Amino acid sequence: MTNERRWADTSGLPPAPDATAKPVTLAHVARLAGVSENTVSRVIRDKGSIAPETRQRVNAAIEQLGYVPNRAAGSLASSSSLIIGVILPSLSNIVFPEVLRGINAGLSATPYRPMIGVTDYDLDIEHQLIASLLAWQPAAIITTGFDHTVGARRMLENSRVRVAELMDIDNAPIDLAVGLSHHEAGRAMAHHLVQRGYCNIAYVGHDWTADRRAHARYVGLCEGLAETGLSLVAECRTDQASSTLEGRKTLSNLLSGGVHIDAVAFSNDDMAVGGFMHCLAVNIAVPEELALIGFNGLEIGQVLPKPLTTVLSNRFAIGKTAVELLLAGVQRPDETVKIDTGFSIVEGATA
Amino acid sequence: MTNERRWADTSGLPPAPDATAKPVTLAHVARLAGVSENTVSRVIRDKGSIAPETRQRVNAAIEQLGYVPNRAAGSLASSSSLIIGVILPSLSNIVFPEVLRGINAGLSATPYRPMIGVTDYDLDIEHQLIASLLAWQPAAIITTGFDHTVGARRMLENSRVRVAELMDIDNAPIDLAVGLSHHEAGRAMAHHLVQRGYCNIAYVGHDWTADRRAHARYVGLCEGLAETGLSLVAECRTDQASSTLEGRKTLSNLLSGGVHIDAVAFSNDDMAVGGFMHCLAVNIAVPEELALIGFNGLEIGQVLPKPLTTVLSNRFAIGKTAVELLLAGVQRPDETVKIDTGFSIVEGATA
DNA sequence: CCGTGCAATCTCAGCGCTAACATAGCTTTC
DNA sequence: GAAAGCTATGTTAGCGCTGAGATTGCACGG
Repeated sequence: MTNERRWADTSGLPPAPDATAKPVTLAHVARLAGVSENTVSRVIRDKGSIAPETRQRVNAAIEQLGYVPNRAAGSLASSSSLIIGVILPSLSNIVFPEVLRGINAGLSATPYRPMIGVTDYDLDIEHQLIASLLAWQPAAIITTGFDHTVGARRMLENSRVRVAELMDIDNAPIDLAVGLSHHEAGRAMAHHLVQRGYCNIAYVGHDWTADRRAHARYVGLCEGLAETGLSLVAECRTDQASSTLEGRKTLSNLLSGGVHIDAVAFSNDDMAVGGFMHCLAVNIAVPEELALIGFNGLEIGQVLPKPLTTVLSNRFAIGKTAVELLLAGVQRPDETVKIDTGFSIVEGATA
Repeated sequence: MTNERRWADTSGLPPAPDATAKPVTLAHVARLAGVSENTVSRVIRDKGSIAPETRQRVNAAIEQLGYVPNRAAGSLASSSSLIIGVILPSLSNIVFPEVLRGINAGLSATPYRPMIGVTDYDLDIEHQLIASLLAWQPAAIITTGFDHTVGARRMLENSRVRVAELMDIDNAPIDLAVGLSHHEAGRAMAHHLVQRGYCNIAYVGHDWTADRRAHARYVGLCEGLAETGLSLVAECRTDQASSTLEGRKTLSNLLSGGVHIDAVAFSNDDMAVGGFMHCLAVNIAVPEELALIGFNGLEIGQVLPKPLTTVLSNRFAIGKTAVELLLAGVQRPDETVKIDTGFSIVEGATA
């Protein structure tokens, strides 16, 4: 059963002859094909058994009339829609457009469409968005992380739509989680630095209240260091969201502390790139005087005069995998599933 | 009439007590409030006149039951939905997520939700997406540019949904265009370079067949130079999509031509950043030996050791403005409208 | 004191589709 | 060869909401 067959594209190129006049409905197609509406519906949805000859006649009629099914009617009748609700924390950070790109890629050969909402990292907004998306009776809701308001969690649990929680797999999902262990990623950063011979390691971070995953990496980092008998020699955290500017300022802050530091682990690449710029500005040799490691594997880090050493998170794969698994089963399975899309150290030139 | 009132949020925080049992419908609310369904509907949509006392009673019932309207039913009955179809050429290029961010910002206080599709710069895919989005009877369709297949254009014209064509205003829109004159932007680049004293100006570009706006800027650039009695001394264009890598390669190509060049105008910032990297690699002093100018004003350009001189396109504003204008009038106005969101030269350190 | 106009509400017929069941004509099975 | 089990189709009753057109009651002018 190929995608081509499953999602037979009924809205093909021959366009509706005149959409103003009277929208073409199933009834028109049925009349022209000489069958009942229901049969047309079954042909379109590829459901039940249909005589090849009938199918062909119906498809011809669809084509001839340029019929485009009314999704609202379909949704109402079946109390479920071909909508995938997608809730993202932000669109400013390139990470989430990439997840969205993955989601879109997974959806593009299907009749499902993503309907999106952006929370700005606010759980109350997420709650409202969930309510508002649920009003469309979507096939699935995709959101990020495991933090939700009590009400939001209940709405998701009670509704029988499928739910994917992306980015993270360090907790118990409602239905499906796709992402990576940020705790493990943090540990890996520690081990990478230690292996490279750095032992005066510091941390530069951004606001954790919104970004729980950054915190998980921090914890993993500390744990990884502890495993080799080390611990952070210094750390500095801004209470702002991450950005190159904050990274630059926060590193500057950290270094003014006077502690001897030979490597800095950043909460993410934006911060690390900012840190790199600070080094450039005050003439600190990277990595000879100070090594830097980021997290995410953004393009921007790889475009620096020295490519940033970082940890690649597979954002595109997270989105795509989530969609594929969600569409594989319409029913929510009995047990929750976690999918690890992994991460990998990008050996740049800064650590 | 504030937004608060207009889009009275009926899906507030008190969540549906138990979404599994039996979804709460208008009828339930109506019974509890002791009015007809239609009155509840009118309260929710703030339509027609309602006695203050009734309104209050209905709102209380809505709250008590945690009623969330079924959008599919509403769409079917009114043959129009609270969906805004958004068609973007790409999500890889940060430019379009920023437009989407603007769209989302304009929509966030309304009950409208964006439903998205990505064309990968393919007009046939755009055509299919338009058909597929039109199946939802959206309130509006937002797409980019003026290039559409004949069929797509007809579908948009015939449907009475509002249509916004973003990014460009150099052509006649179907309904509404929001963007900037890429032709003028190209001219401005020329004048900027000339004013700075450069007179051996070359062009480095990417594929025009998908990106018509890059071509418009090129034409404007040439025209701008002509106005000062100059013309391009060299040019080099890749047949690939724009990227830092292509920018780097193409500049290298250009310079191997042997022509004396003192400034290069790039088709966009991605290409320009790549060019900058080439200069760094082969030790060309920027801007002393070679000046560089890009287009878009991306963050990445501003993070370079020397901030890139470029032309800022107001992507966020384009998206936000488009949505605001679309929602201002549900009916398509008699005459088409073009909104110029303008551009501005970012005086970096590279030209 | 009756007609007129308006505010506030109700009634009712769908919107276009799908689920569930019914049916008709076959082919098996024993 | 009758019961049972297909396959291919038709019939019917909504899904939950909104639009259009009643209908009611009340304030007001003449």
